[in-house]
Amino acid sequence: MRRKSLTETKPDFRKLPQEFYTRDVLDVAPDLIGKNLIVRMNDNTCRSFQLTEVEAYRGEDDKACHASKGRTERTSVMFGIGGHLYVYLIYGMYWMLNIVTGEKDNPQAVLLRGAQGINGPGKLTRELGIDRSFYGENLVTSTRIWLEDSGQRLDYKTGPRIGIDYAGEYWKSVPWRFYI
DNA sequence: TCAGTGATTAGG
DNA sequence: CTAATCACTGAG
Repeated sequence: MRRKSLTETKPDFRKLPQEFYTRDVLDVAPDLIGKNLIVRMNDNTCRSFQLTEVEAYRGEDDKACHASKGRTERTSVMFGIGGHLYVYLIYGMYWMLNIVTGEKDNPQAVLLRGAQGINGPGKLTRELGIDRSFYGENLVTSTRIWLEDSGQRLDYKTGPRIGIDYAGEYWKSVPWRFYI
C-alpha cells in the first residue's frame, strides 16, 4: 500500500497559505465560500465551520468600507497585508469578524456573515467565541484560528451587501455579497 | 417595526 | 468633554 506523503500526513496540510489572502478581495471573497474556518475553543477542542456567506469591502473609494474614512486606530489592520483579522464591536453587542486581504496599503476585508447552521455575522462570532482579543490575529501562524480547504467547490450566488444604507446608491448596489 | 447596547469617531 | 453613528439581533 502506498505510503502517504509528508504533506498528506501533516495535520494542517489543508491550511490556506499566505498567498491565498494576498489577492484582491473580489477574488478572495468568493473563494472563501465552502472553506472551513477552524477555531480552537476554550476547552482546547477545535471546531470547524464551513463558510456559506461573506461580503467584500474594498478600498478607500468604497463608501461602505470602514477604510473609506481614512486610517484610524480601529481600521489600521486593514491597511496591512492580507491574512490578518479585523474584528470590531457593533451596536454595543456584536463582534464582526473580517479577514483582511490584499497587499499592504490597499485596505480591504471580507466580512464573514454566515456558516453552515449559523446565519448572521453576530451569531457566528458568538458561536465561535470571537472577541476583541482576535483583532490582528494572523490566520497563517495562529494556533487558535485558521482556514482550511474543504476540498469542495460549491456554487454560490451574488447580491448587494446588507446593512449599508449610508453608503449611497452605487456602493449599496454592487453585488459584493457571496452566499450559498 | 423597533429597542438594546457601548466602542469609536469627529468636533468643540 | 459631548453626541452621533453603527457591515446586528430578537421580540412583538
